[in-house]
Amino acid sequence: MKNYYPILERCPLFNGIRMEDLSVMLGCIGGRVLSVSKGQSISREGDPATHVGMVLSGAVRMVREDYYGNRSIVAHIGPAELFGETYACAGIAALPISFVADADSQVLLMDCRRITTSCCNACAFHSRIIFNLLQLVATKNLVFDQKIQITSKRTTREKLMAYLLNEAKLQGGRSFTIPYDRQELADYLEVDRSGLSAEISKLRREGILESEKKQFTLL
Amino acid sequence: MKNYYPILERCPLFNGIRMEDLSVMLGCIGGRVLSVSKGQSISREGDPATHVGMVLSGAVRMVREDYYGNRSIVAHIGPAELFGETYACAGIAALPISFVADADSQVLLMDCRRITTSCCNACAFHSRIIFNLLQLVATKNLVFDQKIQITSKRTTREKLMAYLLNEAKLQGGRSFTIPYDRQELADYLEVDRSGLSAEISKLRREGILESEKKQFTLL
DNA sequence: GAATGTATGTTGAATTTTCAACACCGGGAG
DNA sequence: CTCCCGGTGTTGAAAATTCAACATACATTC
Repeated sequence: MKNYYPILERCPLFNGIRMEDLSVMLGCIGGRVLSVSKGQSISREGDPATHVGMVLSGAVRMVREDYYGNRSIVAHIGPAELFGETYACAGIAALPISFVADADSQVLLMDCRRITTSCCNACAFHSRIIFNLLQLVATKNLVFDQKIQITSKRTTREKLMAYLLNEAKLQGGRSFTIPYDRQELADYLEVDRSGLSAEISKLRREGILESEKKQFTLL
Repeated sequence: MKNYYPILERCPLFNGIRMEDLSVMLGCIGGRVLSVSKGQSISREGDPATHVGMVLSGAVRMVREDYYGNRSIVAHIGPAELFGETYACAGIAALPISFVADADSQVLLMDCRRITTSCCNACAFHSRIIFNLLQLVATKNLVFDQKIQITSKRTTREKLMAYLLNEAKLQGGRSFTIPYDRQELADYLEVDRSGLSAEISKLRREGILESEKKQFTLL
């Protein structure tokens, strides 16, 4: 177990937890390590959603199957990242997706109910874990909300401006750097890359902004 | 305080809490009632995001202001509904929006930190509240995720089909009823109403579905 | 320095969406 | 019954997006 500490330390779920408290705490919340080989599933659609998982080594993919049986990969979860926390915390009866090992992996499975219910000895770190979990789920919420806010605009120009104005606000100035290249920004805004490039050029010609690669200035 | 119990009882945050435990518990989590008159703000953009609010009477609106100072109403929060929980739980320094009374109102403000940190006497209902809060935030997450999943499709037809297939899956059958009229569905899918109507007709002509108002059957 | 690859910008045609306007239907009010 | 109204379907023109293809710039590699 000890050899996973460097990974556990990197996971925000354990922020503020001293490593020396980890083993006690893992017992407290029912943590157990599972080894899975590539292609094997950790949980399948329809399984009860009771566990929060964390990738210790390898990788896990989140797979969704639609009405007609078309499979698609929803997310790729790497070391120190959590999976299944939304479903477990939402208290839904059955998982709407599956988690499949993307490589030979080891994952830490924790019982969500035992995280949210204080243990009898009311350990200090326990309430910290709850706080961290809540913070993680709420932060994801903010990220989603922001994306919806932006992509619900109807035109490329509106989406782009909503994104840039928000970025300006966040970074506190008219000049700022975005973390995406053109293709990634197009993917985020759910628009066509070439159309996006064209729109940026147009805004530049109209004197609304200046830009150079990932650097933007609103005028 | 007692006269608010019927409202409190309706809020999912207090699911599984006995009413007779409420007053102890509210003390435990630092609950206090605030009366605000119409137009007065409860929290302003930039304020620390430390409180979870609940509307006891009246209504509250969530207001966002963009870079250029354009104000827009993001959400309307009615009795027994929560507000600010996402921001407080995400642990962000400052609110990105404001909460303004939409009518003369009374709201219950609770200290988020005192919810997430177990009180010294480790009361049973306290852990239930945490569980409920986590569940609320996570559920909102699922709702957002589903909406993104659907609206990230590029065409009206794809969005519509993604929505209907998901609805079919959720309701467990090819026949189901949707909770939206045409305009509302268009708003949810972020498309034009008339275009949506046209697309539904087309799918019907192509023999892909049957529909009658809010009743749909996939073939 | 030439070859290669990647990121970005540009363009025009095909497709799709939006917008405005109107027709139709059924229910409720008077 | 008739009138009115909200919800829905239809249509055609205008606007915007997507798509494919190519141009350009720059960095890397050999």
